[in-house]
Amino acid sequence: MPGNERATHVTARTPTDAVRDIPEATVARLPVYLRALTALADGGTVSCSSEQLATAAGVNSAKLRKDLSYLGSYGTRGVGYDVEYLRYQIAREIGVTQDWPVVIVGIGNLGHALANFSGFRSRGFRVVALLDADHTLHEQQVAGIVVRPFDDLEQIVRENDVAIGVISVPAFAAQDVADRMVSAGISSILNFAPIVLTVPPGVDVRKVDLSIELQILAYHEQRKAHGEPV
Amino acid sequence: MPGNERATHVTARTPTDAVRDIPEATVARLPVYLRALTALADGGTVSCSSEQLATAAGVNSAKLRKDLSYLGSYGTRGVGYDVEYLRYQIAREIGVTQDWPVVIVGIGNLGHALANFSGFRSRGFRVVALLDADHTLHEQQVAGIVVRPFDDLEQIVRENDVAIGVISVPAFAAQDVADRMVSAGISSILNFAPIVLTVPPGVDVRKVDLSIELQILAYHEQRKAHGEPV
DNA sequence: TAGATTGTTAATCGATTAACAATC
DNA sequence: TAGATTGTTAATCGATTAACAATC
Repeated sequence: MPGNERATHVTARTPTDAVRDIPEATVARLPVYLRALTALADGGTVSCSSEQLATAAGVNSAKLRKDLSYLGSYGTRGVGYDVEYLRYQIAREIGVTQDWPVVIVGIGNLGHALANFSGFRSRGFRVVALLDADHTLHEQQVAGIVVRPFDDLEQIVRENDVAIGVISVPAFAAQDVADRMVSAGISSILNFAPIVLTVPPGVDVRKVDLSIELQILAYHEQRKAHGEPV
Repeated sequence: MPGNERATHVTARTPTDAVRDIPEATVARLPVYLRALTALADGGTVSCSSEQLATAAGVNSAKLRKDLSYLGSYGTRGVGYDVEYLRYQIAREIGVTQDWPVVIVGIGNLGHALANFSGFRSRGFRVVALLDADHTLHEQQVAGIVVRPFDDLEQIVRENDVAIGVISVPAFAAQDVADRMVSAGISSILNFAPIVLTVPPGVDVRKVDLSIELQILAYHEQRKAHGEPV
């Protein structure tokens, strides 16, 4: 973002900490590779070259090999990569081989869509609760899950060991929700509200902002109309 | 985020083309500045320093001033920026002072949420049509707009001069929708389907991918659990 | 062995940041 | 004039890419 210019990750490490440091740009592409490998595996492909995988992921092969080199040497020179083996190694590196309980706060149109989103479950993310401050929504079922009061947040985080929260409330309410999430123990937030959230160090925020994406497209579209198109 | 590692913009320019070239990372932040300026203006602030604006936008002031310098000199040394004037200059640069007709294809849960999204209208984006291949949805109204058959795409694009399309169909249908959009004359696509789209040169695609955002958060969350948190 | 393809190096490119001269 | 703050420079940092030695 760019793209990622999206989130700040200030994570100090002790000198003895042996965890490899993977560049942020690479981290953002690993899920893309994972998806491409899953598609290849589903299509019956057992082995692939960096060129094949790069094409499927929409990047060039030099970048792909450089990215994979941060994880280790999981390929075979002259041969390529075992699809299933590489898929597992990337999944393990990202952390999606484990279960990630998630809460969604704000069950409006977007919250509905998120709750019904099938990509959650298939990637190790499990929606443990849907919360909304509007009591007229409580007891209603969305995607098979009962909507509960926002005030249940702390209890739910504690009981389910929730680390990731999704914010889909209106902009004016988002900072309050973030504050409550952080004090409840959540340390990763996916924010759909069009506002800059302030969080303490150690808490990661990523934002998804429809309006910004459209404006970036508009900027380039405007240029096409004036300058010479490609 | 990153960045904005998200979209590729291959736009060749002739040497005589006087259009300033703004770095992609800067383009991605202009909408954030625009929003911050609108918030300041709404709060009654008439003038602000780069430090103030940077804080509101969640960046540091050096970056902000560098970004603004690509647009021109719209501040006053020793004084700061006129909020309304700078707001207008950025809006003009992005292109949101003009009207952008948009079509949304795929009126499921997400399409519903997008159609109802208030940030569209307020930023110069006007939803001219909601399309879906499922005929049981046709004639239904969503956000006050009647859902029409996907086959009406070409006619709608032609009649409304649509340049921007939003794809919120399932992954398996997304490439077909993109192909139809491109051949109908759309040259900017915002894609919510979890798939890598292939488009001809000159067409911009930006993707919004919930599953990838969550996986990036999971990666960092996993690290916090092992290494030393900040 | 010959052909293929990885993993790594080094060059290039673009983005960020601090510092400060320009100037209100 | 003195203080404040922009716009720009230059250094640094991180990401991308091409090329190729390593090696299957």
